[in-house]
Amino acid sequence: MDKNTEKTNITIGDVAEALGISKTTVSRAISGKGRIGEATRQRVLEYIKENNYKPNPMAKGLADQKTYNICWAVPGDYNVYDLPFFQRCMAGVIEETQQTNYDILLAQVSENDISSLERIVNNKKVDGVILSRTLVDDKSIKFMKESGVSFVVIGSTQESGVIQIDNDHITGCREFTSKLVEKGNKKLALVGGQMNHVVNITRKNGFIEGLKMNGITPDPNLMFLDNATSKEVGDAAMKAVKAGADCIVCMDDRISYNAIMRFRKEDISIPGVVKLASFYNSDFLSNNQPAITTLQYDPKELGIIACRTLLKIIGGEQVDTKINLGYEMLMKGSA
Amino acid sequence: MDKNTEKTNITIGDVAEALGISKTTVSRAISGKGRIGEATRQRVLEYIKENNYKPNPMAKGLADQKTYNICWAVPGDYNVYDLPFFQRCMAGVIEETQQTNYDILLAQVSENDISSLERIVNNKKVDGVILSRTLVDDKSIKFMKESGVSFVVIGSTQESGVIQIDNDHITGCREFTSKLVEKGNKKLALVGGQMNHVVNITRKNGFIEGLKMNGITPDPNLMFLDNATSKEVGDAAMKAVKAGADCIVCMDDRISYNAIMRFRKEDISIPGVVKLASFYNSDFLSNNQPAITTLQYDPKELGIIACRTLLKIIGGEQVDTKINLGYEMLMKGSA
DNA sequence: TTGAAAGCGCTAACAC
DNA sequence: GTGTTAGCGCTTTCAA
Repeated sequence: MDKNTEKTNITIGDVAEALGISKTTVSRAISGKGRIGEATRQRVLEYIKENNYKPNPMAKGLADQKTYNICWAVPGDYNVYDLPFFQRCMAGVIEETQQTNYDILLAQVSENDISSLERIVNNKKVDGVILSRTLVDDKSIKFMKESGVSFVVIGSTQESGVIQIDNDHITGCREFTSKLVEKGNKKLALVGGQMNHVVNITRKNGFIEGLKMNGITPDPNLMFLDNATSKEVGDAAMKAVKAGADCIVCMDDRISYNAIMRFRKEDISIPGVVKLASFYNSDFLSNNQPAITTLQYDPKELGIIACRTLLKIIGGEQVDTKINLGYEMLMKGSA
Repeated sequence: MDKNTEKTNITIGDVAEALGISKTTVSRAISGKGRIGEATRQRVLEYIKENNYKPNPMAKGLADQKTYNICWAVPGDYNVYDLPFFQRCMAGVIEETQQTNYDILLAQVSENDISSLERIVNNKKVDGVILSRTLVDDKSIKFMKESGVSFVVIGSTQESGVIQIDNDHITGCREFTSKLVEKGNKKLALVGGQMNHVVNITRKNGFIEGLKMNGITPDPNLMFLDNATSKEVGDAAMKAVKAGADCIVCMDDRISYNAIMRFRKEDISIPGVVKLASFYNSDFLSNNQPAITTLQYDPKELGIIACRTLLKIIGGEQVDTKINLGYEMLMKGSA
């Protein structure tokens, strides 16, 4: 067929007509379902290849009652949404969907605005949802549970019956803290972000457990939590130094970054004046001077596993409620 | 109706039956198209509100021959894809789609792998595409032109007939460079990223024009281009210093960051030993010490305008081929 | 092994 | 102003 007369949208009807067979047969050849003669099936497959047939997802979706889309819900909060962590997670989700028929629809959810998610789910644009983080008293989770649409969360939650993919933060933070104590740090301070994030609560608990394991009584005056802005983080880091901390544990990459920047400004040397370690680190800190001692997690893997798990659920498979991924301790120059 | 007996999927057919009218009438009440009695329309609207009717996008899409999705194509290259720039752009696109019926489907394109984009477009999952950056000899653009599917690009391209949303980099970089010269810098060096990015070529040209405007002959020995890794950038920055540059102009935030980190390592003070300015800056540099003098663009606005423009095209409106957005010069302590 | 026909939920001529 | 009907492209009984 001439390029210029080529139909842009050839349907199974066209294929059927051209081959003098029925639409049903064409459908069977394509889907592989139902019985069909090998010869016929080859003829169809060949024809659709040559004539560049592409299935119409709307029609298939309508017939199947499926969208072949999943939703990736990213945080919309100004101080979170462009963290490398979420980008890496997303890259994992993208990579995983590539192996399947599924594509990814984007939603943006903040603590108090989940309208974007609601719209996508209510409009039945997706077969399932991945929530990229969990909050305390999480509206997105509540909404998803009510919706009846399949979903998984990256992170942990108290809500019952929610499929969770998370790293083992409690164990990781406990052991990491313990290790820092073993290395001779006596007064460990903790500087953290917003406590409405479940992960931050877990990290705090892991930190406390790590201290106790080593016979150290956690000192509330050395724990600076719930810091939202970079100024708050910087101030908290300064207070920790003034309180005599010999090592500051930062809850994540943003906290570390803000603390480091503030110390630079105030001419406080790491690890000279105070040591510094992080409960998570991203590339943009990895070529810091000195290198940051960190407890490392693989965000991309989270995305991959979350996506794979969600697709299993959609496919009707049974999955574990809680999937735990590992971590790695990287001891560098900073602590 | 009792909560527990509530149908999860009520259709216009159900509504029609319940109200003793035809599906057409229900459709008209919902869409607002066609003539319909005010009383009837109110009845329908009220009923669907109470019974929580949600349209099925597959069915509507099939009938309309539309998907009500657009594709946001993000870079897949390891050293680019988590730059804050693209996140901010994406936030703009999300914000803009919120006002419409459209949702966003994700694709990831690298210089040599556009399979994700191809799949989404070939499978007709979207009505249009936004390419988030442009390359020299861009496969995505070529593919999109051939596909016949509507698309816009963020950035500029030589390809004919492509709708481009971009900042006026050439003017911006020229004036910014000129300003740096006026401030007394005599030997300006340029350190840049990969030259297969159109924007980097433009910035280089703007830099050169800015020098010429001030009677300075551009010195090839002070231009360090095509640096891919952070090490290459760092090395380039060091060479610039050794070559006697008094001010280093970095092509973007990643370059600036890498250069700053390297200087810190080598104990080269900014602006003491060498000054530093950036052709783009993101938040993660904004609380650097000293603050970075920069030519600023608004990525979110790019996303918003790109999305709005694409939707106009999809809606059959005529739009300008080239849409230019502005910039801002922020003179800070670093240069 | 293959086909006819109904149906997924919605839209849009075309009647009345 | 409202209803009838056909149709969007695909899947899936049910027959043959």
